[in-house]
Amino acid sequence: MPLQFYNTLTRRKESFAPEDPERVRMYVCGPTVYDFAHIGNARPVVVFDVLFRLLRHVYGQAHVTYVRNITDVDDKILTAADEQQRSISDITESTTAAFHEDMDALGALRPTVEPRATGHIDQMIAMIEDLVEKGHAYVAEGHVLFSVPSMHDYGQLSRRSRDDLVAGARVEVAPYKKDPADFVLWKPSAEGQPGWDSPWGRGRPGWHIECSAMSAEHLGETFDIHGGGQDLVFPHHENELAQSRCAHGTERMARYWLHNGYVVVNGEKMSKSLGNFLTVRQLREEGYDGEVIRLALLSGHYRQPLDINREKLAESKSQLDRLYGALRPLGESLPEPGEEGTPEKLLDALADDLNTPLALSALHDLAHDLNKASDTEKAGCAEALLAGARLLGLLERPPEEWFKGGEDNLDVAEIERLIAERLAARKARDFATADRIRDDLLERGILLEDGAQGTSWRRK
RNA sequence: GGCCCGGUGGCAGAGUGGUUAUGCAGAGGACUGCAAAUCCUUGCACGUCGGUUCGAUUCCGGCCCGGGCCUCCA
Repeated sequence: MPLQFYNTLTRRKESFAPEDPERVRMYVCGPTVYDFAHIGNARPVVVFDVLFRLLRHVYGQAHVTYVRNITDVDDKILTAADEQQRSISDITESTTAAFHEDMDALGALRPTVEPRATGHIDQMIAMIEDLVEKGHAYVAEGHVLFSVPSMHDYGQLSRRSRDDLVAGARVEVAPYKKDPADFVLWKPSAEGQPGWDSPWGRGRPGWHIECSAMSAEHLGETFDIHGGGQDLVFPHHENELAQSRCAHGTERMARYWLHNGYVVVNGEKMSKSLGNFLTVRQLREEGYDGEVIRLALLSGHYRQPLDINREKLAESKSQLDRLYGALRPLGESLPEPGEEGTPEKLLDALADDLNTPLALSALHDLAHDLNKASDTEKAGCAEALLAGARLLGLLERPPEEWFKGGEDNLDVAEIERLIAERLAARKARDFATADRIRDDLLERGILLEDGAQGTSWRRK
């Protein structure tokens, strides 16, 4: 089954072929750990999680290496530490833990390798030395800068020439730059700032070099897929690519560059600086299940802008109710989906540039089939539904848990006692009492459903 | 100024040179003591003006509108 993805480098959809099908390699830019992840940050995590699952399905679990870094050295972390009067390690460690919790809640698999910037300072220094030796970087006032004019085809990815950059009004030219487009590889650290000894004095790395160093360390000089949010195309990925190619003397850094679109709020990009963001943590605390957030994030195509709001989350919740509802009648006898059972329609949708909305519609079709299926057909239908959902990272818990899980002031024994009471009333044809019990429960968030096998309940 | 995305029914959101997306919401029906869930039926679309074509929501061009990037960003 051929995979094809839209490649930012060529601005075309291209069929995907890994350099080595035994070892498919993907790098995705991870979080800078200074604050909770907002849903804009969560989008690439979920999108590339689906890609990871798809690649593992196609090439085999053992043949895909997914690297996603943790940026734990950055000036924003310094600022946060100052503001909150906390140590840097305290901030990076607690933020990393919170990130893991939140992304686990979204059903994202952990990457194969999750390298930290602070663990790769030596590799960064070595790479910078290499760039200086090769004439692609120079030292000035304790800084090391990448020389943009030293690279003839700089700007390939973002389609921006060095001249465009220099013409741009927002380029701030530090006095030590030889060329306005040059960017920092290493900068000096003041007393009290984190720093590492280097040939250029005590300092810390610039923003882009860490990804170049970590991807080379864990994936090699060239690899298959490099992913991230659209806002990383320039300058981050452009500069990463420049560093890596110049240091290694390669034609390509990654062969396929994939970028997800923004999460927007009322049509505007969600961002820290605009202050219009919702954190995953916040939504979870409001009672939105991580799976609901995940489905919402997959409800649009990954390259399109996606508006996430409470209406969309409510709709995602009802979609999940429907999907889990189709599985519910199978009770304990849910089949264990195998790799072969993955429905073709869903696989085709994902294979075509990760068309998750189309894949979700396939899921709904399967749920519909399951709802209509005879008892003998049910197992097969359920298996297909579960196998498809697994590829999207959905429907991974027992349906009863989906419907009955959650916290509130009613315990299960109490609910079941009231249901028994109502059953007795119904048997006595005392429908007034029966309906009163049902209404009372509904007011407390418990919805009763009378089926052929008796009454079942769920939390709304 | 340069570069780049979008505009689909009440809402969300795929897709296609001719024919059902899908989900939510709406209408009617089946089932039910009544509901809920489910099933059946059903209405409602492609910003605008041109061009190409037997035929354009789809391809091309202009225009209008919205958004993004141009060294904080996922």
